[in-house]
Amino acid sequence: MAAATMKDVAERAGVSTTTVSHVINQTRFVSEENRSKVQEAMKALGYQPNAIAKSLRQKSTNTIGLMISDIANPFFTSLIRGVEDVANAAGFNLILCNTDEKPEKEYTYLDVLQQKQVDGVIVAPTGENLDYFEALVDNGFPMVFIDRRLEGIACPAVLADNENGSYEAVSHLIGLGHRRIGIIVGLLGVTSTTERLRGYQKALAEHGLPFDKELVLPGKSKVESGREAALQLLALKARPSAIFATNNQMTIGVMRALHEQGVRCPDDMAVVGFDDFEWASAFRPLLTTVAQPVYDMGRVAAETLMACIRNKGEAGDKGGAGVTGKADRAGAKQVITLGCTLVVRESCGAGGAAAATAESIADAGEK
Amino acid sequence: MAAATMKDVAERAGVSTTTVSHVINQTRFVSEENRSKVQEAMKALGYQPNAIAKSLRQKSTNTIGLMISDIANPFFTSLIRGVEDVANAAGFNLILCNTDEKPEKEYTYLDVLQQKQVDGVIVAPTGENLDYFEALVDNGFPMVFIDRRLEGIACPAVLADNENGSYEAVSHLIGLGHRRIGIIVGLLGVTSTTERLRGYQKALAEHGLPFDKELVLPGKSKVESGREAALQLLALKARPSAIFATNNQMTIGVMRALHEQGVRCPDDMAVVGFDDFEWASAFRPLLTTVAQPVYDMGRVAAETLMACIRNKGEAGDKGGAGVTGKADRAGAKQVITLGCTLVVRESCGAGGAAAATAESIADAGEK
DNA sequence: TTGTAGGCGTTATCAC
DNA sequence: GTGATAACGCCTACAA
Repeated sequence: MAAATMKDVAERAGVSTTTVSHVINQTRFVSEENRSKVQEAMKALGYQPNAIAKSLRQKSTNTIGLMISDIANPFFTSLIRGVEDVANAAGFNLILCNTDEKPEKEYTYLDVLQQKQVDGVIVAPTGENLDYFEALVDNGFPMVFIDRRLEGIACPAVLADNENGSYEAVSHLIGLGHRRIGIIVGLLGVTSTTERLRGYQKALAEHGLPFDKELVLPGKSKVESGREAALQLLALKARPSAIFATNNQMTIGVMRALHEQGVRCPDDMAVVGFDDFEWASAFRPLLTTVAQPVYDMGRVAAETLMACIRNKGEAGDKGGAGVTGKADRAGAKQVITLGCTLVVRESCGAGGAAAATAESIADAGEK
Repeated sequence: MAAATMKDVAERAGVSTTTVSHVINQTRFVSEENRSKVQEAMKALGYQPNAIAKSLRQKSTNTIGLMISDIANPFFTSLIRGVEDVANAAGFNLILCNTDEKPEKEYTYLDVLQQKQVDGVIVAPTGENLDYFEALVDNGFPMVFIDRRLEGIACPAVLADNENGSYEAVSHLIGLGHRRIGIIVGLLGVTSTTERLRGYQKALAEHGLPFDKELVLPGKSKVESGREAALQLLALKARPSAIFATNNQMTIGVMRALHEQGVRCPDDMAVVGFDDFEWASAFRPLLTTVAQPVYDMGRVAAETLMACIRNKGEAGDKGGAGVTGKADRAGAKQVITLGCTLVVRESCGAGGAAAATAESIADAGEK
């Protein structure tokens, strides 16, 4: 009992497949009589339209790809949720891809997604495969970067305001009297890492504090690397009085290290983390964090992508709109930055109540 | 510059599309000369096979659907990762669907996935839509339940050993001297909830403790409902000395409630949670939890589904294997249960070192 | 108001 | 060893 096709429905209803198609898509008038006959036939046969055949014909799949490093990182979950909610509302589905920060996996997935004819892609790029991305953009393939971007690629990007978030966090620590602040940075070569480090430097400079290389430790954005980096900071002769961990995983690593070494937080060591979580407000020490607007980042990225896809469709209909094409590409350079929020809790010690929130969802801004 | 097709490649290489197809799929011998001509042409044109056309012809998309309640729940992230790793290794992609525990969303997604001709589906069912699921199974559509199952539907299910995990947790508390143990249960009507409650009752019964309805609070598997339930338990005249929260979100809610009420854990109240997390070992109180083998659950579910899909393909080839069909359906009743691990930390007080781990990944067992 | 027929890009069946 | 050619299930001119 192979699945019923439009032909089956047409036969049973005594009309042509054309009519059936028009009933389904409401794309031209069909007499009341025929329409109900078709609907009955569909019900009787349990007819489900074949989206694959439709896609082949229409050259659009109503499916988008989402490429992130690792879904197991809680940072991405709300983000994905934001993407999915918007996509779903627009009738699109999501194909999920984990790159694990590996350029080869990224490359392969890009290939697969192309072959599966997805209508567009949202990517947190690894930093490599520049040529591939460039080629896609040049071909007018709808794509949006998220969380990070690739320098020199004219493609919309939805980012957190990493520099400012970092700046606020460090300024907060300085305001509490900290003078030696260790920072554990994430994967090198990725824009978010660079920006967070820049915010740290800016805060120091603005308050006339020296930049000490000894206090900047490289992490790999993983729990264990955060732990190791924290241990190194603790081993310093001139130990810092505060640690700024620039992602959630590394923050966990830092807390483990403190725990192992019997260093109390905030009494002996202040800590600020990047990324906020539900548990941060339920367990001790209550963590001060830079909260990224993750859900919104996903939402906005998806909305942007939907817009790109729609534009492309229209451009295609209108035929040789070469100028429109260029305009699109110019507009595509947009970088949308969403503000972070410093959530002050007790892990830095001092007055946890005076919430120095820096709530400021920045408007979309061209760069 | 529309994407190059096989026809373009064939023309450029001076061969037929048949030959091109065979070169790509290595499905019959092609002379060295022609093969290299084809490969050159493909490279020159940047040819990417169109998977949609292929799918239409072959009636298989190498895509599976994954329907869970909410990707933003950290419980699911490792699970998804397990599914994706296996699927990807087998050349399959994943379409992600959030049902939010809403039967209507579940229904709609099932429709969409059918239409997109996915080769199979992994579902954490809401508990409704029984008829739909039954029809799918009867049609031989490859499907695997995960986390929960639907009674009476002959479909493989990959579950955690909820009852035993719960039993171990409660026994542990009893062993520490607790006599009144509150339990906050999750969504009603879902098998995992029932099983966890059963484990609680079993532990009480085995130790000769009374079952007091007052101590069983309904939660809705969300943070806030966990908080409210905990507040109710705290307000009881005969306050329990321990709380067992039967999922991760509700555990967070419980900790918040304790915090608000100034109740210290473990000193004034012992807590055990279901689901383990990285942060559970880094923040205070270090939480005692029942760890589910989430990654493995995803992995095994995906492997099971891949097997179903393969079987179906073979059955189809062999033609009218009516008997095989029945055998498959009988085998499909398999329930695979993976053991949970009690991770003892300090949140119950007492000797945190004596790790009463109940590590026991149960073998696949027919039910 | 409805129907006919061609084609989307592949693969599978023949035949040479 | 290789190539025509007919599907796969749907949409959409074009025709009536």
